[in-house]
Amino acid sequence: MNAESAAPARRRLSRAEAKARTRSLLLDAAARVFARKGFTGASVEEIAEAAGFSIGALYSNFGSKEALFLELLADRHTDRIAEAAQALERHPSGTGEAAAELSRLLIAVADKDTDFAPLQAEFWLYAVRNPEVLDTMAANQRAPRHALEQVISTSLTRHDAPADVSAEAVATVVAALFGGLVRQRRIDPASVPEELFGDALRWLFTGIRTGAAAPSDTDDTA
Amino acid sequence: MNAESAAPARRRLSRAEAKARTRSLLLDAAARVFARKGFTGASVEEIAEAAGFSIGALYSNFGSKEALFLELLADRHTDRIAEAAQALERHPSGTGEAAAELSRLLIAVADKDTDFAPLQAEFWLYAVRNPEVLDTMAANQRAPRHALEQVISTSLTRHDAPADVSAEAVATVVAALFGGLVRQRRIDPASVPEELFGDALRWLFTGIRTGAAAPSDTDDTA
DNA sequence: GTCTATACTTAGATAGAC
DNA sequence: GTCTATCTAAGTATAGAC
Repeated sequence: MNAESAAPARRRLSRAEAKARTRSLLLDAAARVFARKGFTGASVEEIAEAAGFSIGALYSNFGSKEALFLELLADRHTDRIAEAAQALERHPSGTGEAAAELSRLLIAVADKDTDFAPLQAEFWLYAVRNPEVLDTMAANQRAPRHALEQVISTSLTRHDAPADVSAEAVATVVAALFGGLVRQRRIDPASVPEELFGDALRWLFTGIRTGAAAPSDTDDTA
Repeated sequence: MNAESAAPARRRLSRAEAKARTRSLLLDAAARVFARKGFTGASVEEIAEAAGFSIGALYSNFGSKEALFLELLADRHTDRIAEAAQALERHPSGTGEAAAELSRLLIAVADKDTDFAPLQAEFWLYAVRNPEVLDTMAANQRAPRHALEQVISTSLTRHDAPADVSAEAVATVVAALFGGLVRQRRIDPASVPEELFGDALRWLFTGIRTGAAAPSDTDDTA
C-alpha cells in the first residue's frame, strides 16, 4: 500500500527521485485531464487530485497551469506518426501488408487511445492561438515526420516513382490523412471502416507510381 | 450612424425583425469569439460586447452560453466540404483543373478564413466530450458529404473505376485529407504548398482508376 | 427588448504549517 | 517536499430599471 512496496528492487527514493516521480505523475494526470476537459476547462485542482497530490505540490513542481501544459506540449508529443513509420519499415516487401498494419494502427489510436486525438487537438488550438509556440509544435513534428519521410523515400525509389514526387510531400499527405481519419472515426465510426486507411494508401501509392502529378507541372505554359 | 440609415430600402424594423437581427449578430460574434478563445475560454461578456450588446441581451436571446454554442454547432456548420463538391462539379471534364481549384480552396480556407478550422476543432472537441451531440455533428456532415459523394460517384463511373470502390469511402478520404492539410498548413505553411492537395487528389484518383484496392478484398480466402 | 447592477460560484495562485 | 487555508479575480446567470 505504501510507496516502498510498489518499487521493484529499489530502496527508499532519494529526494530528487521522489520529486521526479511526482513530476511524472502530475504530467500523466495532466495529459488525461487536459484531454478530457481542455486547457481552460481543466482545473489545477482536478489535475492534482488525479495525480494523488495537492494543489501546492503541483505549484511546487510547475510555475503555472500554462507551464505544465507547455511541458506536455513539448515533451509528450510522441506523435503516432513515428509508429506509422515503424509499421512501414516492418514491411519493406509489398505495400499490401504495410497498408493493413497502418489501418490497424489507426483503428487502435481512434478507438483505444481515446485521449490522444483530443489532446492533439488541444495542442493544435493552443499553438494556433499562441503563435509563439508554433515553432515548438513544428519542431515536435520534425523527428517523427522525418522518419516517415525516409521510409516513404526508399519506397518511392524502389517502385520507380517519378522523380518530381517528393517524399516530404507524400509524408505530409499521409500524416494529414491519418489525423483526419482518426477524427472522423470519433464522430462517425461507420464512415471510417477498418480497411479505409489501408485502401487510401494503396490508391495513393499506386497513383504515384503511375506518375499522375507530372502533367500538372506544365499547365502554366499552356 | 443609426440603424435606419444602414438598412437599404426597409422601414423601421418590427420588434420580431429587430430581435432576429440581434440574434444573428450575437451568433456571428459568438462564432468569432469561440474560434479565438475556445468554448470555455470565451466569456459571454466578450461575445455580447463583440456583437455590440450587453450580457442581458444575450441571455434574453439564448438560454445559456452552452445553448448559444449548440445553436452555432447545429446551424452554422456549413462545411467547406460543400464548396469542394461544387468546385468538382464545375470541372466535369478532367481532374486536372478540378484538382487545381480544390488546392486554391484549401489555401483560401487555411490562410484567409482563419476562424474556420479552430471553430471546427472546438465543435469536434465538444462533440467528443459530450456524446449526446455526436449525432448532431454527424447529421451536419451528411448534406455536404452527400454532395461530395455524388460528384465523386459520377467521376468514378465515367473513368471506369473498379466497382468495389465506394464513392462514400473516397469522399471520406477526400474530406479527411482536406481537414488534415488545412490544420497542418496552420502549423507549418511551408509543408503544405499550394499544389499539394491537388497533387494528392491526382495521385488518389489515378490509383483508384488503376484498381489498386481490388486485391485486398480476397486476402481473407488466402 | 435591452441595459445596469449584483448575487453566486469557481478557479488560479500564494503563504505558512508540518 | 507536500499540504491546508486563503486571497483575489473572473465569469455565469439573474432581477429589476428603462
